[in-house]
Amino acid sequence: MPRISPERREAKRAEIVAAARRCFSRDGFHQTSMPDIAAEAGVSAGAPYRYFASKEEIILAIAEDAFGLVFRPVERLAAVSEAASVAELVAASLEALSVDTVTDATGRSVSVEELLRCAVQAWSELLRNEAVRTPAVEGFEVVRRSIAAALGRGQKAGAVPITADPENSARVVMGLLHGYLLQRVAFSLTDTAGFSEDVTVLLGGGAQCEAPAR
Amino acid sequence: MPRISPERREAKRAEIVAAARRCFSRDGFHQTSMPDIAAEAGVSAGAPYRYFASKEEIILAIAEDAFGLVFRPVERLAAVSEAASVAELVAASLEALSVDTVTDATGRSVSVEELLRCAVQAWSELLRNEAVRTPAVEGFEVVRRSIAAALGRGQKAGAVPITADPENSARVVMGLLHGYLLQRVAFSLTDTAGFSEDVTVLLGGGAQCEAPAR
Amino acid sequence: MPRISPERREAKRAEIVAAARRCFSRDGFHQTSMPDIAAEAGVSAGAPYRYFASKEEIILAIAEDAFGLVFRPVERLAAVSEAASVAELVAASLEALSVDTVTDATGRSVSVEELLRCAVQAWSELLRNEAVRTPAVEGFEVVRRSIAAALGRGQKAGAVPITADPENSARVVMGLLHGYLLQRVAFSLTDTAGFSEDVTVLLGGGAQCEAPAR
Amino acid sequence: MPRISPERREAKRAEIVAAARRCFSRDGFHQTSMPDIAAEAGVSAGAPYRYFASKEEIILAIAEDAFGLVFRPVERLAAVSEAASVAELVAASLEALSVDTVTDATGRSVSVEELLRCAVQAWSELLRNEAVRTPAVEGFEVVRRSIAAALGRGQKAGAVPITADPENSARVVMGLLHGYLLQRVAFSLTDTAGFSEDVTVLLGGGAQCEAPAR
DNA sequence: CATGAATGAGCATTCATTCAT
DNA sequence: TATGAATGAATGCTCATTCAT
Repeated sequence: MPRISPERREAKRAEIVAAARRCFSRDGFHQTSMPDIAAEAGVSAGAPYRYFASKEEIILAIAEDAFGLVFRPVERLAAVSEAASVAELVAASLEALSVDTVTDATGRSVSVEELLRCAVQAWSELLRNEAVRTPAVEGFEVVRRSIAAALGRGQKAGAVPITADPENSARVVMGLLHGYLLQRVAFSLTDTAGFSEDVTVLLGGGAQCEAPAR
Repeated sequence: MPRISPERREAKRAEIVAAARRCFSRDGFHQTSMPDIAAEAGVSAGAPYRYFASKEEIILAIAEDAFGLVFRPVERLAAVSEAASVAELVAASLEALSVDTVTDATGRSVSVEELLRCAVQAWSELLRNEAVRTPAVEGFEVVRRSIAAALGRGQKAGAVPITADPENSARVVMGLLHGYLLQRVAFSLTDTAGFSEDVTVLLGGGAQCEAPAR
Repeated sequence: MPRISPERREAKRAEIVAAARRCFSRDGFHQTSMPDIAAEAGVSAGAPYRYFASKEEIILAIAEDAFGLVFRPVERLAAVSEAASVAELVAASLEALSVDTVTDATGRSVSVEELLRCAVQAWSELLRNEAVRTPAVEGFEVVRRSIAAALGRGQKAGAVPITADPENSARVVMGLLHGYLLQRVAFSLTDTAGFSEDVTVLLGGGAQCEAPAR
Repeated sequence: MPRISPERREAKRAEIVAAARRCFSRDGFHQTSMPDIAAEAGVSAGAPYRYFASKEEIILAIAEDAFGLVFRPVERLAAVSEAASVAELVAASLEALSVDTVTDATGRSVSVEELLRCAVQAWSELLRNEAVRTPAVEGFEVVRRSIAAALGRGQKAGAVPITADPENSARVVMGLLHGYLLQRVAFSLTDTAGFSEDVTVLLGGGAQCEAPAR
C-alpha cells in the first residue's frame, strides 16, 4: 500500500477516534486497552500507533473534542448575544447540547451522549495530567471571558443585575452548565427541558424585576 | 476473639483510607497501585486486604466519603430550613464546603481539598462501576428530594417563585453545587465567596422581587 | 529486463549498507530497526527488502565487511612477506588499520572507525549466529594459515625464533591484532603508534637476538 | 511469605543471575527475553523484578562479573609480581583463566566458558551503553596501571626491556589477553597451553636472550 | 519497481492478589 | 495476626516483514 490519500488517512484516524470514544464511553479511559480500541476499530493492534504516538494522545484528542463540545456553543452564543440575560445564555447553551449527535470538524457524526461521558472522565484526567489540563483550562478561560463580556453588555442593557460581577457570574453560568452535564450523564437527569425552564424561572425572574426597582 | 482491639482495627483501617485518599487525590484511582497505598500508609503490601477485599472496595469507601461530603450538608440544610430561598440554600451549601478540613465518623480530620478531588474522580467511576453508582445515585436522590421538599415549603412561604417546579429546581441547586466543585478543583476557582455572592445576586433577587407582585 | 540499471541498483544497495553501518555503529545491531536503516538511507521502509531478504542478511553483509577489513590486510602482508619477524607482521597489520577510511569493492569510501565498531559487535553475533560464524571462522582460518606460513618462512630465514610453533604464533599475532582493535574502539586506546612500537620492542627483541644467526 | 533471610534472598538472586548467564551465553543479551530468564530460573515472570529493576540491570551485573573475571586475576598478579617479565605476566594471566569454573563472591561455582561468552557480548554492549561502559573502562584502567607498575618494576630488575614504555606495554599485555579470550570463545582456540607457550617464546625469549646474547 | 500502510507476534514491565511463614 | 515474596495475567508499545497500490 503506497501513500494513502490525506482523505483516507483522515478517515481512518477518525475511525480510530470513534472506536476509542465508544470504548472510553463504555469502559472508561483506564479500563480500555489499546488492543480494545484496535479491535473496536477493526484494525490490528499496531495500527493506532500510526496515527497516535501513545494512548495518552488518544485520550487527549478525545478530551479536547469533549471540552470543545461543551465550550464551543457557549462561546459562540456569548459572542453573538447583544443583551442576553443570564437565563437566556444558560438556556441557549443547554439547548445547544439537547441533540443526539453533532458533526465534527471533518463532517462526521458524533454521539453527544458518548462525548459527554468522555467529558466527565476528562475532568478526572485533567486533575493530574498536564497535557489534558492545559488546553482544558485555557479553553475554559476563553469561554469564561466571553461570557463575562456578554454579561457586561447585558448589564448596560439592563438584562443583567447591575450588582452582579460579570467575572463571577460567568463562573455561575459555567457552573450551571457543568452541573447539568454531570446530572445528565451520571445522575439520571432526563427532563433536560424542565431543568432549563427552571433555570429560566429562577434566574430570569430575578434579572427582569430588578431593573425597575433600581 | 480478635487479637487486636476493635479500636486499633478501626484506627488502622482509617489510616489506610487516609493513605488511599492522599494517593488517589494526587495520582488518581487508576494510577495508584495497592502497593502505593500500603507504602503511603506505612503498612505491608498485604495489610490493606485485611480491611478491604479489593482495591475496588477502597475506591468505593472513598467515593462514598466524597459523595457524603457533598451531599450531607445540603441535605441537612434542606431538612432544617423553614422557608429557604434557592439562593439561601445554595449559599449555605457552598458555605459548608468552605473549610479546609472536616471530621469523619470516627472523629478524624479529613482534607476537603483531597476529598473533592476524589469526588470528581468518583463521577468518572460511577459511569461504569455499578458498586459506585448505586449508592451515589441513591444519595443524590435523597438530597434532591430533600431540596425539593424545602423548596416546596419555600414556595408556600413566598421565598421561592411559585412558577418553579421544586423537582427541577432541586436539580438546579445541585447543578450549581456540582459546577462550583468542579471549578474549584479543576478550573482554578479561587474566589469561592465571589461565586456564592453572585449566585445570591442572580437567584436571590428573583425570589425576593416576586413576593410583592403576588 | 531490470527497470533500473545494474549500476544504479548497486549504488542503492551500497547506500543502504552505508546507512546500516552508520546505524549499527551508533546504536548496535539490535537497537537498530529496519525502519531506522531505511530512514537513514532516505528510502522507504520496504526498499531494503529488495536488496536483502532480512535484517540478518544486512548484519551478515556488514559483518563480512568488518571481518574483511581486519583480515584482508594481514593476509596480504603474510602472503607477500619474505622473511617477516612476528613484530614486523603485527606492526604492518596495525599500520594498515591506521587510516580513517578504506575503499570498498565498489570504490566507495568507508569509515574505519564505524566498521571496527561493527566488527566488535560481529564478534558477539558470531557466537550464536551460524550464518555469521561460518564465514568469520573460515576467514580467520585462512588468515591464520597464511600467517603461519609466513612465520615458517621467517623461521627458515632466522627472523622468527626456531622454538616457536608457527600455528600457535599465528594465533598470537591475531590475538595482538584483535586485542588492539578492542582497545581502540572500546578502551580508549589513542596512542596507536605507541602500542605498535611496544609490540615491536617486546617481540622484536626476540627476533633481533636471532639476527646474529643470519 | 514473610521477609526471607538475607541468605535466601541472596541465593535466589544468584539463581536468577545464573539463569540469565546461561541464557545470555546461549542466546545473547538481546535474543534473551525476561520470560526466558524467569523460565530458566524456574520462577514466575515477575520474580526477577524483585531483584533487578530492569533487564539492563541484569545485563550490567553479568557484564561486571565478566569483566571482573578477566581483570581481577591480572590485577592480582601484577600487584604481587616482583620482577615479572611481560611473558610471565601474560602466561600467568592466561593460566588463571585455564579453569572450567571459578567461585563467585558468594561461593557459588560459575562456568568460565559461559562468562567469557558474556564478556564478548559485553564488549558490544559497552560501545553504546554508558552504564556498562563506565565500570568497564574504569576496571580496565585500574588493571592497566597495575600492569604498568609491575612492568616498571620489571625494568629495574632487568626482566623487561628498558626501551619499552610501561604504559604501552601494559596495553600490549591486555591486548594479548583479550585476543586470546576472543579466539577461545569465537575462533576455536583449543590449544590454550600452546598459545601461552608461544607467547612466552616470542616475548620471553626476546627479553631473556637480549641481555646475555649481546 | 517503489512505496509505506498494515499486520500481529513478541517484549519489558506492572500490579492486584495470594499465602507460606 | 502481619508480613512481603511470589505469582501470572495483562498492558502499552515495537518492529520485522508483507503486499496492495
